[in-house]
This record gives sequence, structure tokens and C-alpha cells, in this order.
Amino acid sequence: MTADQSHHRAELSLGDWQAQLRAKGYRLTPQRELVLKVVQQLGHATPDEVLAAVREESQAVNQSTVYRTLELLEELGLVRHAHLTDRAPTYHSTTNPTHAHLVCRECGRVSELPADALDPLTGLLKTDHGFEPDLGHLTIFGHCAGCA
Amino acid sequence: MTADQSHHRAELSLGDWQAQLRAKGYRLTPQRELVLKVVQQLGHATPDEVLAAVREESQAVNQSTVYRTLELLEELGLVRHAHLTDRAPTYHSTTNPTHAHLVCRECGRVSELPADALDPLTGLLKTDHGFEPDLGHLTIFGHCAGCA
DNA sequence: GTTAATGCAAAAACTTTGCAAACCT
DNA sequence: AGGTTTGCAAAGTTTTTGCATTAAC
Repeated sequence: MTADQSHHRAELSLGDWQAQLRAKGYRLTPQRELVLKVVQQLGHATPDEVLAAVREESQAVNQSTVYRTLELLEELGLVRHAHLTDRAPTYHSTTNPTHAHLVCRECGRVSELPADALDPLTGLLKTDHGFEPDLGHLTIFGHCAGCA
Repeated sequence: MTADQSHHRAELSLGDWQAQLRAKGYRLTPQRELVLKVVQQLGHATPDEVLAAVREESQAVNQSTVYRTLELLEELGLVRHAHLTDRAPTYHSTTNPTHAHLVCRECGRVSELPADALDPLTGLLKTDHGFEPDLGHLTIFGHCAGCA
């Protein structure tokens, strides 16, 4: 197994993230824990949905804090965002392996495509264009089997 | 040559579009001609940039009209949009063959990837997931050769 | 003359910012 | 205590909408 094979795993183990936070001079707050928790629970969620979920969790958290926290969590590699619609971005936890998204324009269904499945694409882009794709951000629109 | 090989060409020949417009009950207006012209000239442009360019062309066109016109032109298959940043979409003419976009996060450079180059991906998605991707809307973020 | 398209202005959707108060370490 | 984070409210950015007027057919 080459070192390169590790590129599909989550970037931080869960136990580490609080230490990582502090190592960068950041502080651990209830808001940050909560936002991370709801993103993990919701799967794919817009900032707006994260806000709503956080508020149902019985604590009031401000809108700005949600935006600022999502940005921070993304910097730490704990969450990622993708554009599943032409509107607001959706965030998801990185505890699942890196994946691209397939979105059906007809039924709106979103499915996850493991990064492994895209290895041929990665190879092609690297070889022919010297380009290193960020598959975790990739969203492919089209029509799914049911809506063909 | 199979019929399928034609899927990379522009959807409408330039001579036809005015007829297509009328066939759907739409009307040919100077604004629509102008917006289409500047999109063709600009290459990739946000609605805002289209508006600015249109206004330099010595005619005043309203913001709303630009949005409504881009939507219409896209419905007719004369333009397409892609998301080259996390902000506004960019529109481009379909007189060029269908292509995906490669965007470098470091230097911001955008390059076009012919749909042909993605045939392996298309095949894989179709075979393994029954999914028909819309490559003209696809944007792949990552790092280019120079910024590796 | 009809009906579609435009301009305008207001609102909607989404995100960011400045600053004082509150909280983490 | 000291510096980071939050809440709040206001403003910024981008897009949409309703309706009277204008223009295409």
C-alpha cells in the first residue's frame, strides 16, 4: 500500500479536532460543537438548514455564527461544501470518505459517487492536463436512471 | 458514424434561432439580439458583466431584462451557464462545442475541457449508475500544472 | 389590436461586516 | 486578564417579482 492510497480518508480523526482547533489559536465553543454535530446529522445542509437545526437543538445560535463556523470547520477539514443547486451551497461532514455528487435535474435526487469511482478521470486530468481535481467539491448534474 | 456522435455540436445553427424563438411564441427584440451578441463576444461572463457590456454597446437595457433574457437564451440552447466561482454564474455561447470547465483555485485560471475528453467518465456513469451527465454544466475545481 | 417584453422600483434570498458584550483559556 | 468569539443590527451582493408602459407581431 502506497502512501498515496490514504487520500480518500477523512482528514482529521474526531478525537483530534479539538486539539487542532487550539493548535491554531482557536477556541472550543458550544456553538462550534453544535454546528459540527448538526452537519454530521443532516448529511447535506445549507447554512439556513443548519441554522434551523441548531435552533431546534434548544440553543439559540446566530446566523453570522453559523456562516463563520462553517467557514472555520471547512478550514479545519471537518466539513466540506458543494453546490447541489444553483442557489445556496450545502455542507457535509468529512467523516464519510471523499465523494463527488450526482444530482438529477428531473427528480432532484442526490447520490454520492466515491472518489475511487473517478480514478480514471483523475488520471486523465493529471496526465493530459497536469490538473489535480478536487473531487470532494465536484457536482455532476444530469439525469438519473429513473428519469432518463 | 452513429447518430449519437452529433451530441457535441451546438444545438441550433445561428440562422435558425430567430425562427425557433417565434415558433415558441416568443418575440425578437433588440435586447435579445444584443445580449446574445455580447455573450458571444465576452466568452464567459456573469450577468453583471453582460449588463455592463450591453450598456457600452450604446443601448440601455435593464438588469431584469438581462436575467430574463439569459434564462430564455439558455432555454433555447443558445447559451449555457456554469459556476466558475462560488459566486455569480457565468454564461457562454453554445457556438463552441460542448465543454466542461477546469478552474484552478490557486491562480484562478479557467480552461475548457472538450466533452470528448470526458467520454470515459460519461461511459462509467452511464454503465455503473444509469446516469446521463450534463457535461456542459460541469466545473472541476482543483490545481493546475503551474500551481501544483 | 393583442399579447408578449421591457423598465422600474421594491422585495427577496443569501452573505458579510463592525462593534460592543460575553466567553474561553 | 487578555484576546477570541458571539450576537445584533445594518449593509452588501445577487436575483426575482408585480405591474404599468411599450413594442413586436
